[in-house]
Amino acid sequence: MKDITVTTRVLLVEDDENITELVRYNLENAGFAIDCVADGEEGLYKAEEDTPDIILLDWMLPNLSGLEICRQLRRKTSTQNVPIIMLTARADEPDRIRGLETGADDYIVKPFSPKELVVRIQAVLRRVRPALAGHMLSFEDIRLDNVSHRVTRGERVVNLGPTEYRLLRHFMENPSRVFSREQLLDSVWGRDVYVEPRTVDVHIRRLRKAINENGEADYIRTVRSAGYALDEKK
Amino acid sequence: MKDITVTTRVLLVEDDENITELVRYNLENAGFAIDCVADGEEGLYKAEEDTPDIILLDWMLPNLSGLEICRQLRRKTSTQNVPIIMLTARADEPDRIRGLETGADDYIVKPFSPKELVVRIQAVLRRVRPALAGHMLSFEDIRLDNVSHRVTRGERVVNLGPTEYRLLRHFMENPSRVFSREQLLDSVWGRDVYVEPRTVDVHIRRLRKAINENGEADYIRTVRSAGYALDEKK
DNA sequence: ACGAATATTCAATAGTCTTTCATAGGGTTA
DNA sequence: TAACCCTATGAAAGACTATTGAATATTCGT
Repeated sequence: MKDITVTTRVLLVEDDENITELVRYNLENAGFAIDCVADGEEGLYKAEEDTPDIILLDWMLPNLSGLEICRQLRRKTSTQNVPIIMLTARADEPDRIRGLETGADDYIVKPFSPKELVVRIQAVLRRVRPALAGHMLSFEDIRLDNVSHRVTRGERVVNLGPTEYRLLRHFMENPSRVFSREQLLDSVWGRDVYVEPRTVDVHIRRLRKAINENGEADYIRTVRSAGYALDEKK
Repeated sequence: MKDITVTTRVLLVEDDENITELVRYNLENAGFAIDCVADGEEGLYKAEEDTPDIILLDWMLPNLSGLEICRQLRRKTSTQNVPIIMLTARADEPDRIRGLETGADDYIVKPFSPKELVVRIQAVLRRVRPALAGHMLSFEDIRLDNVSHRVTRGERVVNLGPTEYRLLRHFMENPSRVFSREQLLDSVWGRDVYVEPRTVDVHIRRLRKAINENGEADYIRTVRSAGYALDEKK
Protein backbone atom coordinates (compact mmCIF):
# COMPACT_ATOMS: atom_id res chain seq x y z
CA MET A 1 0.00 0.00 0.00
CA LYS A 2 1.17 3.44 -0.84
CA ASP A 3 1.82 5.83 1.95
CA ILE A 4 -0.26 8.92 2.18
CA THR A 5 1.21 12.39 1.91
CA VAL A 6 2.74 13.23 5.21
CA THR A 7 4.69 16.35 4.43
CA THR A 8 2.70 19.28 3.17
CA ARG A 9 3.85 20.49 -0.19
CA VAL A 10 3.98 24.25 -0.63
CA LEU A 11 4.44 26.03 -3.92
CA LEU A 12 5.88 29.53 -3.64
CA VAL A 13 5.60 31.84 -6.62
CA GLU A 14 7.80 34.83 -5.87
CA ASP A 15 10.41 36.74 -7.85
CA ASP A 16 12.23 38.43 -5.00
CA GLU A 17 15.10 36.17 -4.06
CA ASN A 18 15.45 37.50 -0.54
CA ILE A 19 11.88 36.73 0.27
CA THR A 20 12.09 33.37 -1.42
CA GLU A 21 15.00 32.42 0.77
CA LEU A 22 13.37 33.76 3.89
CA VAL A 23 10.21 31.80 3.24
CA ARG A 24 12.02 28.68 2.17
CA TYR A 25 14.15 28.66 5.28
CA ASN A 26 11.25 29.14 7.62
CA LEU A 27 8.87 26.75 5.97
CA GLU A 28 11.44 24.02 5.75
CA ASN A 29 12.14 24.50 9.40
CA ALA A 30 8.44 24.13 10.07
CA GLY A 31 8.44 20.82 8.25
CA PHE A 32 6.99 21.78 4.89
CA ALA A 33 8.32 20.65 1.54
CA ILE A 34 8.68 23.81 -0.48
CA ASP A 35 9.00 24.37 -4.19
CA CYS A 36 9.93 27.84 -5.42
CA VAL A 37 9.26 29.41 -8.77
CA ALA A 38 10.06 32.97 -9.79
CA ASP A 39 7.86 33.33 -12.81
CA GLY A 40 4.09 33.58 -13.18
CA GLU A 41 3.65 31.29 -16.17
CA GLU A 42 5.87 28.69 -14.61
CA GLY A 43 3.94 28.92 -11.36
CA LEU A 44 0.68 28.24 -13.11
CA TYR A 45 2.22 25.33 -14.96
CA LYS A 46 3.71 23.78 -11.84
CA ALA A 47 0.51 24.16 -9.92
CA GLU A 48 -1.38 22.15 -12.51
CA GLU A 49 1.34 19.65 -13.19
CA ASP A 50 2.13 18.60 -9.67
CA THR A 51 -0.65 19.94 -7.52
CA PRO A 52 0.71 21.21 -4.18
CA ASP A 53 -1.19 21.32 -0.91
CA ILE A 54 -1.08 25.10 -0.77
CA ILE A 55 0.15 27.94 -2.96
CA LEU A 56 1.79 31.17 -1.87
CA LEU A 57 1.42 33.82 -4.51
CA ASP A 58 3.27 37.08 -4.89
CA TRP A 59 1.16 39.75 -6.54
CA MET A 60 3.79 41.37 -8.74
CA LEU A 61 5.35 38.82 -10.98
CA PRO A 62 7.00 38.70 -14.37
CA ASN A 63 4.73 37.43 -17.18
CA LEU A 64 1.58 36.86 -15.17
CA SER A 65 0.33 38.68 -12.09
CA GLY A 66 -0.46 36.74 -8.97
CA LEU A 67 -4.03 37.87 -9.19
CA GLU A 68 -4.32 36.46 -12.68
CA ILE A 69 -2.75 33.18 -11.61
CA CYS A 70 -5.21 33.00 -8.78
CA ARG A 71 -8.09 33.55 -11.15
CA GLN A 72 -6.89 30.89 -13.54
CA LEU A 73 -6.22 28.35 -10.81
CA ARG A 74 -9.75 28.79 -9.57
CA ARG A 75 -11.09 28.04 -13.01
CA LYS A 76 -9.35 24.71 -13.54
CA THR A 77 -10.99 21.77 -11.85
CA SER A 78 -7.68 20.26 -10.85
CA THR A 79 -6.58 23.30 -8.89
CA GLN A 80 -9.93 24.73 -7.94
CA ASN A 81 -9.70 23.67 -4.35
CA VAL A 82 -6.05 24.28 -3.65
CA PRO A 83 -5.77 26.95 -1.00
CA ILE A 84 -4.01 30.15 -1.99
CA ILE A 85 -2.39 32.77 0.17
CA MET A 86 -1.52 36.08 -1.45
CA LEU A 87 1.79 37.43 -0.29
CA THR A 88 2.34 41.00 -1.29
CA ALA A 89 3.49 44.51 -0.64
CA ARG A 90 0.20 45.99 -1.80
CA ALA A 91 -1.38 46.95 1.47
CA ASP A 92 -4.21 49.08 0.09
CA GLU A 93 -7.64 48.03 1.08
CA PRO A 94 -8.98 47.75 -2.46
CA ASP A 95 -6.11 45.44 -3.35
CA ARG A 96 -6.65 43.23 -0.35
CA ILE A 97 -10.31 42.99 -1.16
CA ARG A 98 -9.64 42.20 -4.77
CA GLY A 99 -7.24 39.45 -3.81
CA LEU A 100 -9.65 37.80 -1.45
CA GLU A 101 -12.56 38.14 -3.81
CA THR A 102 -10.64 36.48 -6.58
CA GLY A 103 -10.52 33.36 -4.50
CA ALA A 104 -7.50 33.69 -2.24
CA ASP A 105 -7.92 32.21 1.21
CA ASP A 106 -5.76 34.72 2.97
CA TYR A 107 -3.82 37.86 2.19
CA ILE A 108 -0.58 38.69 3.96
CA VAL A 109 1.09 42.05 3.59
CA LYS A 110 4.86 42.38 3.27
CA PRO A 111 6.90 42.71 5.28
CA PHE A 112 5.46 39.83 7.25
CA SER A 113 6.65 37.73 10.12
CA PRO A 114 7.76 34.30 8.96
CA LYS A 115 6.24 32.76 12.03
CA GLU A 116 2.91 34.35 11.27
CA LEU A 117 3.10 33.03 7.74
CA VAL A 118 3.55 29.52 9.06
CA VAL A 119 0.66 29.88 11.44
CA ARG A 120 -1.61 31.29 8.77
CA ILE A 121 -0.71 28.47 6.42
CA GLN A 122 -1.66 26.05 9.14
CA ALA A 123 -4.91 27.87 9.82
CA VAL A 124 -5.88 27.61 6.17
CA LEU A 125 -4.85 23.97 5.92
CA ARG A 126 -6.79 23.16 9.04
CA ARG A 127 -9.89 24.10 7.08
CA VAL A 128 -9.02 22.49 3.81
CA ARG A 129 -7.49 19.27 4.98
CA PRO A 130 -8.16 18.92 8.65
CA ALA A 131 -6.17 15.71 8.70
CA LEU A 132 -2.97 17.59 7.97
CA ALA A 133 -3.38 19.62 11.08
CA GLY A 134 -3.30 16.47 13.16
CA HIS A 135 -6.77 17.17 14.39
CA MET A 136 -9.85 15.38 15.37
CA LEU A 137 -12.41 15.14 12.62
CA SER A 138 -16.06 14.92 13.39
CA PHE A 139 -19.20 14.45 11.41
CA GLU A 140 -22.51 14.17 13.20
CA ASP A 141 -21.82 11.54 15.86
CA ILE A 142 -18.81 10.05 14.10
CA ARG A 143 -15.40 11.06 15.38
CA LEU A 144 -12.10 10.23 13.82
CA ASP A 145 -8.86 10.82 15.64
CA ASN A 146 -6.15 11.15 13.13
CA VAL A 147 -3.37 10.70 15.66
CA SER A 148 -4.50 7.55 17.38
CA HIS A 149 -6.32 6.31 14.27
CA ARG A 150 -9.38 5.73 16.35
CA VAL A 151 -12.90 6.00 15.08
CA THR A 152 -15.98 6.18 17.23
CA ARG A 153 -19.65 6.52 16.57
CA GLY A 154 -21.46 7.86 19.57
CA GLU A 155 -19.89 5.89 22.39
CA ARG A 156 -19.09 2.82 20.37
CA VAL A 157 -15.60 2.22 19.01
CA VAL A 158 -15.61 1.42 15.32
CA ASN A 159 -13.02 -0.96 13.95
CA LEU A 160 -11.84 -0.22 10.45
CA GLY A 161 -9.25 -1.66 8.12
CA PRO A 162 -6.64 0.75 6.76
CA THR A 163 -8.44 1.38 3.49
CA GLU A 164 -11.78 1.93 5.14
CA TYR A 165 -10.11 4.31 7.53
CA ARG A 166 -8.61 6.42 4.78
CA LEU A 167 -11.84 6.28 2.87
CA LEU A 168 -13.80 7.55 5.82
CA ARG A 169 -11.23 10.22 6.53
CA HIS A 170 -11.42 11.43 2.98
CA PHE A 171 -15.17 11.67 3.21
CA MET A 172 -14.97 13.46 6.52
CA GLU A 173 -12.50 15.95 5.14
CA ASN A 174 -14.93 16.73 2.35
CA PRO A 175 -18.40 16.22 3.70
CA SER A 176 -21.41 16.37 1.38
CA ARG A 177 -19.23 16.08 -1.61
CA VAL A 178 -19.81 13.44 -4.24
CA PHE A 179 -16.76 11.54 -5.40
CA SER A 180 -16.68 9.23 -8.35
CA ARG A 181 -15.04 5.86 -7.94
CA GLU A 182 -12.14 7.12 -10.01
CA GLN A 183 -11.68 10.17 -7.82
CA LEU A 184 -11.74 8.01 -4.74
CA LEU A 185 -9.14 5.69 -6.21
CA ASP A 186 -7.00 8.73 -6.93
CA SER A 187 -7.20 10.31 -3.56
CA VAL A 188 -7.64 7.36 -1.23
CA TRP A 189 -5.63 4.70 -3.02
CA GLY A 190 -3.09 6.89 -4.79
CA ARG A 191 -2.59 8.44 -8.17
CA ASP A 192 -0.68 5.66 -9.82
CA VAL A 193 -2.47 2.60 -8.54
CA TYR A 194 -4.55 0.57 -10.90
CA VAL A 195 -7.53 -1.10 -9.35
CA GLU A 196 -10.96 -1.82 -10.68
CA PRO A 197 -13.36 1.02 -9.94
CA ARG A 198 -15.80 -1.61 -8.72
CA THR A 199 -13.47 -2.40 -5.89
CA VAL A 200 -14.53 0.85 -4.32
CA ASP A 201 -18.01 -0.59 -3.90
CA VAL A 202 -16.71 -3.36 -1.74
CA HIS A 203 -14.89 -1.00 0.56
CA ILE A 204 -17.90 1.25 0.75
CA ARG A 205 -19.91 -1.71 1.83
CA ARG A 206 -17.40 -2.64 4.52
CA LEU A 207 -17.27 0.93 5.72
CA ARG A 208 -21.04 1.02 5.91
CA LYS A 209 -21.21 -2.25 7.75
CA ALA A 210 -18.67 -1.04 10.29
CA ILE A 211 -20.20 2.37 10.84
CA ASN A 212 -23.88 1.53 10.91
CA GLU A 213 -24.95 -0.92 13.51
CA ASN A 214 -28.48 -2.05 14.25
CA GLY A 215 -30.53 0.58 12.56
CA GLU A 216 -28.33 3.64 12.84
CA ALA A 217 -28.66 6.13 10.00
CA ASP A 218 -26.42 5.50 7.03
CA TYR A 219 -24.47 8.66 6.30
CA ILE A 220 -22.98 7.32 3.10
CA ARG A 221 -25.15 8.27 0.19
CA THR A 222 -24.97 6.43 -3.09
CA VAL A 223 -25.35 8.78 -6.01
CA ARG A 224 -26.26 6.61 -8.91
CA SER A 225 -23.93 6.90 -11.87
CA ALA A 226 -21.91 9.53 -10.03
CA GLY A 227 -20.33 8.03 -6.93
CA TYR A 228 -20.65 8.32 -3.18
CA ALA A 229 -20.88 11.08 -0.63
CA LEU A 230 -20.95 11.42 3.12
CA ASP A 231 -23.82 13.44 4.40
CA GLU A 232 -26.69 13.47 6.79
CA LYS A 233 -29.84 11.73 5.76
CA LYS A 234 -32.19 14.01 3.90
CA MET B 1 -24.24 37.84 -6.99
CA LYS B 2 -27.63 37.10 -5.63
CA ASP B 3 -27.97 35.66 -2.21
CA ILE B 4 -28.29 32.04 -3.10
CA THR B 5 -28.01 30.35 0.23
CA VAL B 6 -30.18 30.77 3.22
CA THR B 7 -28.84 33.80 5.03
CA THR B 8 -25.59 33.26 6.84
CA ARG B 9 -25.86 33.75 10.58
CA VAL B 10 -23.03 35.62 12.25
CA LEU B 11 -22.42 35.81 15.97
CA LEU B 12 -20.44 38.84 17.09
CA VAL B 13 -18.95 38.83 20.57
CA GLU B 14 -17.72 42.35 21.23
CA ASP B 15 -18.05 44.75 24.15
CA ASP B 16 -17.30 48.03 22.36
CA GLU B 17 -20.62 49.43 21.24
CA ASN B 18 -19.18 51.53 18.47
CA ILE B 19 -17.58 48.58 16.85
CA THR B 20 -20.66 46.46 17.36
CA GLU B 21 -22.75 48.99 15.51
CA LEU B 22 -20.21 49.42 12.75
CA VAL B 23 -20.04 45.70 12.18
CA ARG B 24 -23.76 45.19 12.48
CA TYR B 25 -24.49 47.86 9.95
CA ASN B 26 -22.03 46.57 7.42
CA LEU B 27 -22.82 42.91 7.77
CA GLU B 28 -26.52 43.48 7.55
CA ASN B 29 -25.93 45.46 4.40
CA ALA B 30 -23.96 42.55 3.03
CA GLY B 31 -26.90 40.26 3.64
CA PHE B 32 -25.84 38.53 6.84
CA ALA B 33 -28.07 37.91 9.82
CA ILE B 34 -26.12 39.16 12.80
CA ASP B 35 -26.48 38.50 16.47
CA CYS B 36 -24.46 40.61 18.91
CA VAL B 37 -23.37 39.81 22.42
CA ALA B 38 -21.17 41.93 24.66
CA ASP B 39 -20.09 39.38 27.18
CA GLY B 40 -17.76 36.40 26.98
CA GLU B 41 -19.82 33.90 28.93
CA GLU B 42 -22.91 34.83 27.05
CA GLY B 43 -21.07 34.49 23.76
CA LEU B 44 -20.00 30.98 24.58
CA TYR B 45 -23.50 30.11 25.64
CA LYS B 46 -25.10 31.52 22.52
CA ALA B 47 -22.61 29.79 20.28
CA GLU B 48 -23.54 26.42 21.71
CA GLU B 49 -27.22 27.08 22.04
CA ASP B 50 -27.94 28.33 18.57
CA THR B 51 -24.90 27.49 16.48
CA PRO B 52 -24.14 30.29 14.01
CA ASP B 53 -22.37 29.90 10.67
CA ILE B 54 -19.42 31.98 11.78
CA ILE B 55 -18.25 33.69 14.95
CA LEU B 56 -16.45 37.01 15.26
CA LEU B 57 -14.57 37.22 18.53
CA ASP B 58 -13.11 40.22 20.25
CA TRP B 59 -10.05 39.41 22.29
CA MET B 60 -10.64 41.61 25.33
CA LEU B 61 -13.96 40.79 26.87
CA PRO B 62 -15.57 40.91 30.26
CA ASN B 63 -15.75 37.56 32.07
CA LEU B 64 -14.04 35.42 29.47
CA SER B 65 -11.35 36.36 26.98
CA GLY B 66 -11.90 35.78 23.29
CA LEU B 67 -8.95 33.44 23.23
CA GLU B 68 -10.49 31.36 25.97
CA ILE B 69 -13.84 31.27 24.20
CA CYS B 70 -12.07 30.14 21.08
CA ARG B 71 -10.35 27.36 22.96
CA GLN B 72 -13.57 26.18 24.53
CA LEU B 73 -15.52 26.31 21.30
CA ARG B 74 -12.92 24.12 19.67
CA ARG B 75 -13.32 21.54 22.38
CA LYS B 76 -17.08 21.05 22.09
CA THR B 77 -18.26 18.79 19.30
CA SER B 78 -21.16 21.00 18.43
CA THR B 79 -19.03 24.06 17.77
CA GLN B 80 -15.79 22.41 16.78
CA ASN B 81 -16.16 23.20 13.12
CA VAL B 82 -17.66 26.65 13.31
CA PRO B 83 -15.24 29.14 11.77
CA ILE B 84 -13.90 31.84 14.05
CA ILE B 85 -12.41 35.20 13.17
CA MET B 86 -10.56 37.04 15.90
CA LEU B 87 -11.20 40.75 15.85
CA THR B 88 -8.86 42.70 18.02
CA ALA B 89 -6.66 45.62 18.76
CA ARG B 90 -3.74 43.43 19.75
CA ALA B 91 -1.49 43.76 16.76
CA ASP B 92 1.59 42.14 18.24
CA GLU B 93 2.93 39.23 16.40
CA PRO B 94 2.88 36.83 19.37
CA ASP B 95 -0.79 37.62 19.92
CA ARG B 96 -1.72 37.04 16.33
CA ILE B 97 0.09 33.77 16.36
CA ARG B 98 -1.51 32.70 19.59
CA GLY B 99 -4.93 33.51 18.21
CA LEU B 100 -4.44 31.51 15.06
CA GLU B 101 -2.87 28.61 16.87
CA THR B 102 -5.78 28.36 19.23
CA GLY B 103 -7.96 27.55 16.29
CA ALA B 104 -9.08 30.84 14.83
CA ASP B 105 -9.42 30.86 11.08
CA ASP B 106 -8.41 34.45 10.63
CA TYR B 107 -7.20 37.33 12.70
CA ILE B 108 -8.13 40.89 11.88
CA VAL B 109 -6.50 43.83 13.60
CA LYS B 110 -8.49 46.89 14.65
CA PRO B 111 -9.06 49.32 13.23
CA PHE B 112 -10.21 47.33 10.23
CA SER B 113 -12.08 48.15 7.08
CA PRO B 114 -15.66 46.88 7.23
CA LYS B 115 -15.47 45.89 3.60
CA GLU B 116 -12.40 43.81 4.24
CA LEU B 117 -14.14 42.14 7.14
CA VAL B 118 -16.98 41.12 4.85
CA VAL B 119 -14.59 39.78 2.26
CA ARG B 120 -12.61 37.83 4.82
CA ILE B 121 -15.76 36.33 6.23
CA GLN B 122 -16.66 35.22 2.75
CA ALA B 123 -13.21 33.78 2.15
CA VAL B 124 -13.48 31.68 5.28
CA LEU B 125 -17.01 30.56 4.52
CA ARG B 126 -15.99 29.60 1.02
CA ARG B 127 -13.80 26.96 2.60
CA VAL B 128 -16.20 25.77 5.22
CA ARG B 129 -19.33 25.76 3.15
CA PRO B 130 -18.36 24.97 -0.41
CA ALA B 131 -21.96 25.66 -1.31
CA LEU B 132 -21.07 29.33 -1.26
CA ALA B 133 -18.30 28.86 -3.75
CA GLY B 134 -20.66 28.94 -6.67
CA HIS B 135 -21.33 25.27 -7.28
CA MET B 136 -24.85 26.15 -6.47
CA LEU B 137 -27.43 26.89 -9.11
CA SER B 138 -30.74 28.36 -8.21
CA PHE B 139 -33.93 29.17 -9.97
CA GLU B 140 -36.82 30.58 -8.01
CA ASP B 141 -37.12 28.20 -5.06
CA ILE B 142 -35.25 25.36 -6.74
CA ARG B 143 -31.64 24.86 -5.76
CA LEU B 144 -29.18 22.48 -7.31
CA ASP B 145 -25.81 21.81 -5.74
CA ASN B 146 -23.50 20.37 -8.27
CA VAL B 147 -20.95 19.22 -5.73
CA SER B 148 -23.25 17.24 -3.47
CA HIS B 149 -25.60 16.46 -6.35
CA ARG B 150 -28.48 17.60 -4.24
CA VAL B 151 -31.63 19.24 -5.44
CA THR B 152 -34.15 20.96 -3.22
CA ARG B 153 -37.34 22.86 -3.77
CA GLY B 154 -38.08 25.11 -0.86
CA GLU B 155 -37.24 22.91 2.07
CA ARG B 156 -38.06 19.64 0.39
CA VAL B 157 -35.31 17.40 -0.96
CA VAL B 158 -36.04 16.37 -4.52
CA ASN B 159 -34.88 12.96 -5.65
CA LEU B 160 -33.87 12.71 -9.26
CA GLY B 161 -32.43 10.00 -11.44
CA PRO B 162 -29.21 10.76 -13.27
CA THR B 163 -30.84 11.88 -16.49
CA GLU B 164 -33.40 14.08 -14.80
CA TYR B 165 -30.61 15.61 -12.78
CA ARG B 166 -28.59 16.50 -15.86
CA LEU B 167 -31.68 17.71 -17.60
CA LEU B 168 -32.60 20.04 -14.77
CA ARG B 169 -29.04 21.28 -14.50
CA HIS B 170 -29.00 22.09 -18.16
CA PHE B 171 -32.20 24.06 -17.83
CA MET B 172 -30.93 25.89 -14.78
CA GLU B 173 -27.73 26.78 -16.53
CA ASN B 174 -29.75 28.31 -19.33
CA PRO B 175 -32.95 29.58 -17.83
CA SER B 176 -35.77 30.91 -20.00
CA ARG B 177 -34.27 29.38 -23.06
CA VAL B 178 -36.18 27.00 -25.26
CA PHE B 179 -34.44 23.80 -26.30
CA SER B 180 -35.67 21.44 -28.96
CA ARG B 181 -35.69 17.76 -28.19
CA GLU B 182 -32.74 17.31 -30.50
CA GLN B 183 -30.76 20.00 -28.73
CA LEU B 184 -31.52 18.43 -25.39
CA LEU B 185 -30.42 15.04 -26.63
CA ASP B 186 -27.19 16.63 -27.80
CA SER B 187 -26.33 18.45 -24.64
CA VAL B 188 -27.86 16.28 -21.96
CA TRP B 189 -27.47 12.83 -23.46
CA GLY B 190 -24.40 13.38 -25.59
CA ARG B 191 -23.56 14.12 -29.19
CA ASP B 192 -23.22 10.60 -30.42
CA VAL B 193 -26.14 8.93 -28.73
CA TYR B 194 -29.10 7.92 -30.75
CA VAL B 195 -32.38 7.95 -28.91
CA GLU B 196 -35.86 8.78 -30.04
CA PRO B 197 -36.62 12.48 -29.58
CA ARG B 198 -39.90 11.44 -27.97
CA THR B 199 -37.93 9.93 -25.13
CA VAL B 200 -37.27 13.44 -23.94
CA ASP B 201 -40.95 13.80 -23.20
CA VAL B 202 -40.82 10.97 -20.75
CA HIS B 203 -37.93 12.47 -18.85
CA ILE B 204 -39.56 15.85 -18.83
CA ARG B 205 -42.59 14.26 -17.31
CA ARG B 206 -40.55 12.57 -14.61
CA LEU B 207 -38.71 15.78 -13.89
CA ARG B 208 -42.00 17.60 -13.55
CA LYS B 209 -43.42 14.96 -11.30
CA ALA B 210 -40.39 15.12 -9.03
CA ILE B 211 -40.18 18.89 -8.87
CA ASN B 212 -43.82 19.80 -8.55
CA GLU B 213 -45.62 18.40 -5.59
CA ASN B 214 -49.20 19.08 -4.63
CA GLY B 215 -50.00 22.20 -6.53
CA GLU B 216 -46.65 23.92 -6.76
CA ALA B 217 -46.09 25.96 -9.89
CA ASP B 218 -44.65 24.12 -12.86
CA TYR B 219 -41.58 25.96 -14.08
CA ILE B 220 -41.13 23.78 -17.12
CA ARG B 221 -42.89 25.30 -20.04
CA THR B 222 -43.86 23.23 -23.05
CA VAL B 223 -43.35 25.19 -26.23
CA ARG B 224 -45.48 23.55 -28.80
CA SER B 225 -43.60 22.34 -31.85
CA ALA B 226 -40.38 23.84 -30.47
CA GLY B 227 -39.37 22.12 -27.25
CA TYR B 228 -39.14 22.96 -23.57
CA ALA B 229 -37.88 25.78 -21.40
CA LEU B 230 -37.47 26.52 -17.73
CA ASP B 231 -39.05 29.76 -16.65
CA GLU B 232 -41.37 31.21 -14.11
CA LYS B 233 -45.06 31.07 -14.76
CA LYS B 234 -46.24 34.42 -15.99
C1' DA C 1 8.50 -18.25 5.53
C1' DC C 2 4.08 -18.79 7.67
C1' DG C 3 -0.34 -17.51 9.21
C1' DA C 4 -3.59 -13.93 9.82
C1' DA C 5 -5.49 -9.92 8.32
C1' DT C 6 -6.66 -7.25 4.61
C1' DA C 7 -7.42 -6.21 -0.38
C1' DT C 8 -9.02 -7.28 -4.89
C1' DT C 9 -11.59 -9.54 -8.25
C1' DC C 10 -15.40 -12.09 -9.98
C1' DA C 11 -20.07 -13.52 -10.63
C1' DA C 12 -24.80 -13.61 -9.38
C1' DT C 13 -28.63 -11.01 -7.80
C1' DA C 14 -31.38 -7.21 -6.79
C1' DG C 15 -32.70 -2.85 -7.74
C1' DT C 16 -33.30 1.23 -10.45
C1' DC C 17 -33.38 3.87 -14.59
C1' DT C 18 -34.03 4.29 -19.62
C1' DT C 19 -36.21 3.65 -23.62
C1' DT C 20 -39.85 2.55 -26.50
C1' DC C 21 -44.50 2.06 -27.83
C1' DA C 22 -49.36 2.58 -27.74
C1' DT C 23 -52.92 5.52 -26.55
C1' DA C 24 -55.29 9.34 -24.73
C1' DG C 25 -55.60 14.26 -24.47
C1' DG C 26 -55.35 19.17 -26.06
C1' DG C 27 -54.66 22.76 -29.10
C1' DT C 28 -54.78 24.70 -33.94
C1' DT C 29 -56.54 25.50 -38.31
C1' DA C 30 -59.56 25.02 -42.31
C1' DT D 1 -66.59 20.98 -35.72
C1' DA D 2 -63.60 17.81 -37.80
C1' DA D 3 -59.12 16.67 -39.07
C1' DC D 4 -54.66 17.20 -37.99
C1' DC D 5 -50.61 17.58 -35.33
C1' DC D 6 -48.23 17.69 -31.29
C1' DT D 7 -47.77 16.48 -26.36
C1' DA D 8 -48.86 13.78 -21.98
C1' DT D 9 -49.18 9.53 -19.82
C1' DG D 10 -48.98 4.66 -18.50
C1' DA D 11 -47.00 0.36 -18.90
C1' DA D 12 -43.48 -2.96 -19.92
C1' DA D 13 -39.19 -4.77 -21.77
C1' DG D 14 -34.60 -4.22 -21.48
C1' DA D 15 -30.28 -1.99 -20.13
C1' DC D 16 -27.63 -0.50 -16.76
C1' DT D 17 -25.80 0.13 -11.89
C1' DA D 18 -25.18 -1.13 -7.29
C1' DT D 19 -25.03 -4.63 -3.76
C1' DT D 20 -23.66 -8.76 -2.04
C1' DG D 21 -21.27 -13.20 -1.07
C1' DA D 22 -17.50 -15.85 -1.99
C1' DA D 23 -13.11 -17.03 -3.97
C1' DT D 24 -8.47 -15.57 -4.68
C1' DA D 25 -4.50 -12.69 -4.05
C1' DT D 26 -1.72 -9.73 -1.42
C1' DT D 27 0.35 -7.67 2.48
C1' DC D 28 2.03 -7.49 7.16
C1' DG D 29 3.81 -8.96 11.42
C1' DT D 30 6.10 -12.46 13.80
